[in-house]
Amino acid sequence: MHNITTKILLGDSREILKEIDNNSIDLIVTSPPYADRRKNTYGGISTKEYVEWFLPVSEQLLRVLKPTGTFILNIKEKAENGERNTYVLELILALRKQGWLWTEEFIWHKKNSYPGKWPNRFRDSWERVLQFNKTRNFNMYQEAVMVPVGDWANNRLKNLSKTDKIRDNSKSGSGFGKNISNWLKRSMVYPSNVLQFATVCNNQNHSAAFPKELPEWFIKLFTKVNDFVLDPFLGSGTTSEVAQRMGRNSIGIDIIPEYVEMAKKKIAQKSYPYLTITESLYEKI
Amino acid sequence: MHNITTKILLGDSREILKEIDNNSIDLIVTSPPYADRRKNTYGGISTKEYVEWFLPVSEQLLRVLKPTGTFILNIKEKAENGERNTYVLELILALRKQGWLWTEEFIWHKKNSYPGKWPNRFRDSWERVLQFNKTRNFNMYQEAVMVPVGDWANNRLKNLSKTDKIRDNSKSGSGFGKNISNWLKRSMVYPSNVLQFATVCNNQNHSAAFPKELPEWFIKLFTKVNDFVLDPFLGSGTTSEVAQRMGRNSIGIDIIPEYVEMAKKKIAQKSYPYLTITESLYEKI
DNA sequence: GTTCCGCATGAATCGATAG
DNA sequence: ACTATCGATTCATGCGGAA
Repeated sequence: MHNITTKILLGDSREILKEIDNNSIDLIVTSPPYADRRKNTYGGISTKEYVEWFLPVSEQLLRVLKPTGTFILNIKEKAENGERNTYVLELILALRKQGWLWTEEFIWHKKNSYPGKWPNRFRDSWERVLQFNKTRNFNMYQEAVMVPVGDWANNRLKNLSKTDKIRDNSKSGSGFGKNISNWLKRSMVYPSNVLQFATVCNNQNHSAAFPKELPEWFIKLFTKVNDFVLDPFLGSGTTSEVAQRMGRNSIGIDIIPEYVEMAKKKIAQKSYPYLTITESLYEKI
Repeated sequence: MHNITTKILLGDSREILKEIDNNSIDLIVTSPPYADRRKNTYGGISTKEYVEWFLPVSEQLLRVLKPTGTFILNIKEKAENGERNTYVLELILALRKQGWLWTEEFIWHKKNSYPGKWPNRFRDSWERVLQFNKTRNFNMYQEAVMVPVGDWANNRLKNLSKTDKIRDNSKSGSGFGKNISNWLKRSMVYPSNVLQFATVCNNQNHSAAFPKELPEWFIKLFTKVNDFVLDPFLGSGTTSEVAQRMGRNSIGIDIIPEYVEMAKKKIAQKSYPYLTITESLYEKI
């Protein structure tokens, strides 16, 4: 039986984060209000002031994160007057200057994204999921997110050519050799950096920034049971709910009282801890 | 019978491009040598000097492109010493400063990339396909890349409810509404900005940058028959080959004699022009 | 119980028109 | 000329009630 805590705090992250100890968090996973979005609730930070607004928060995040920890940031720029805004690019550059390592950019491909087509553009059906780290020696539990081998194996591995069966160093000089036949015996393979989750379509509940699968995937990948997860822009509480269910300690912060109430209700309902099907599957491996 | 030309030129794009007329190209689609890649062939431009190296080329591209034309740039930063390099982000900002509009970022999802991983990252299975324009009034032939509607339509549209027949505004106050009955006769719908093309097999002795489907898709979307396509980093000649097959005039430039020879052979083999199945379908619309 | 089917909903953007 | 408001456009998903 795990003994975890799930804290939900009301207030401005720039202040509340100061109460958290140095080097105490294993994973930060969050989706802050995007520039000029969520005007009704968060007031809508303009693209011009966005980086300036975000840096004091990320400064605290850098302090509270363990050297082995990871910061996952889900964000997207908007298109306006025919152009994509560059504030997210500028944010990445500013975060590096602040001391973060920009380790990876995952793509969240939203299969059921908002409809809409315009004379000069199609639907924007993806978002950036940026990974930042404090050091190069961060914890990563890759086995935890392995996926069943799919069509790739069925089609590709049926007929292995001679060159496929020996170690086949690519001629193009990538230096990455593959030994295809090793994959034959496996039923699970590692995923790539393109993630396909559906967006949340809440008919009754309040809308959430990201689907449960998103924090779940990163919590699996970057933490173990009893680790500490932080979401400084909790919203309706998805991260806290998932962390609790997965037996991780967590702290969630939001500035909107209604959201904090909603999040508290969510975590109170659950008889923690129990693990998801995929999680328990992993534990058996 | 179309009467198109397909030019393959040997030399440095920074020089050769000067021979092309102002405002004469409808589409530039290219995959330049990535920083520190293809060292054996292109000499490997370092990440530090990449932007500086690229800007004289893009200055010429800006000159030769028609005001209604589009510049498609397939590029991806590499991971270096555990970090993603920021030179592509800096290039986007520099191109805007040069006068380009950053219109869109498509994601090329390489679904069939080999499984593989490193201790601290997974397989990188996507690339950026950046769209730049000279003006906001560029040509876009969206019907040319429509895709079949999803299965849901069969069930969904069988019986229309009362709200389906009228405009139904979203409750969230976003102003977003829908009128389902508009979709009744729809068999084809518009795609999103996430593209899924297979990767090319590198079993030839050159580093093929992108599969035929990539230039084909953008040539369909941004040009008509008899328009002018340009690839200033032609490589093995994929863009020229596809443009010729689709009845577009084209100019391809590369600095490597072997590549130019290879490209010339490719375009000589073809009895031009003939159109792809999808292309001829579009022409009937 | 299990499958089927109706239905509500969502981090949107552009062009035209009005102030 | 510049800003504000309004109308048009569009798909996939999960829930819950019906069959």
